[in-house]
Amino acid sequence: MIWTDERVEKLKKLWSEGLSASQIAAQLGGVSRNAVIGKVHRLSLPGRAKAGGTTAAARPKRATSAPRAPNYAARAVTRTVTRPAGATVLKEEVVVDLAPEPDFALETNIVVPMSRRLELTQLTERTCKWPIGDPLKEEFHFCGNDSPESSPYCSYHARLAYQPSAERRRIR
DNA sequence: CCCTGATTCGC
DNA sequence: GCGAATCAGG
Repeated sequence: MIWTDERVEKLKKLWSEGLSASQIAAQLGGVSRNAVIGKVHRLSLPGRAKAGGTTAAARPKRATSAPRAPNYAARAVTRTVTRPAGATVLKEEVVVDLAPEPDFALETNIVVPMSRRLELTQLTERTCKWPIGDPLKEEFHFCGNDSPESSPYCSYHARLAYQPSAERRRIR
């Protein structure tokens, strides 16, 4: 692969924006992250603040937060409005509609994981590729959580993707 | 193990 | 000049 002026410019731009070498390599295409790093050196571009885990500088820190506390207020309101519908079946559906808000219980089996909000270029063989949001909008991202056994999805989204039959109803 | 950048050195 | 292999670190 040859470093055309165009590619070099893109490299400079992305590198200055703080993207990692692998991300830049993915975006340029046809080159490895090593190639990118090698080029960066040859160009004498400024390296990253601190070796190794420059991660902190380039990447906004995501909180390793515990599950959020349920928003009881919001849930209560919605219920009130819903009840008049009457049908037993409908009642269940509406409640679930509020999801993904854990159905009160910090100890439930049903846990909606917080997504890592990864960009397309950040996905690897072992990150969840479940898309979130409108692809045409800026906030579009992928779940990005760890996916077991190189599955395309994390355990949570794998369940949504490969629903057998019975579970399907409950969630909708 | 996954990722990151840094360096070396044969091509 | 290029980049895979390797090293070092989180």
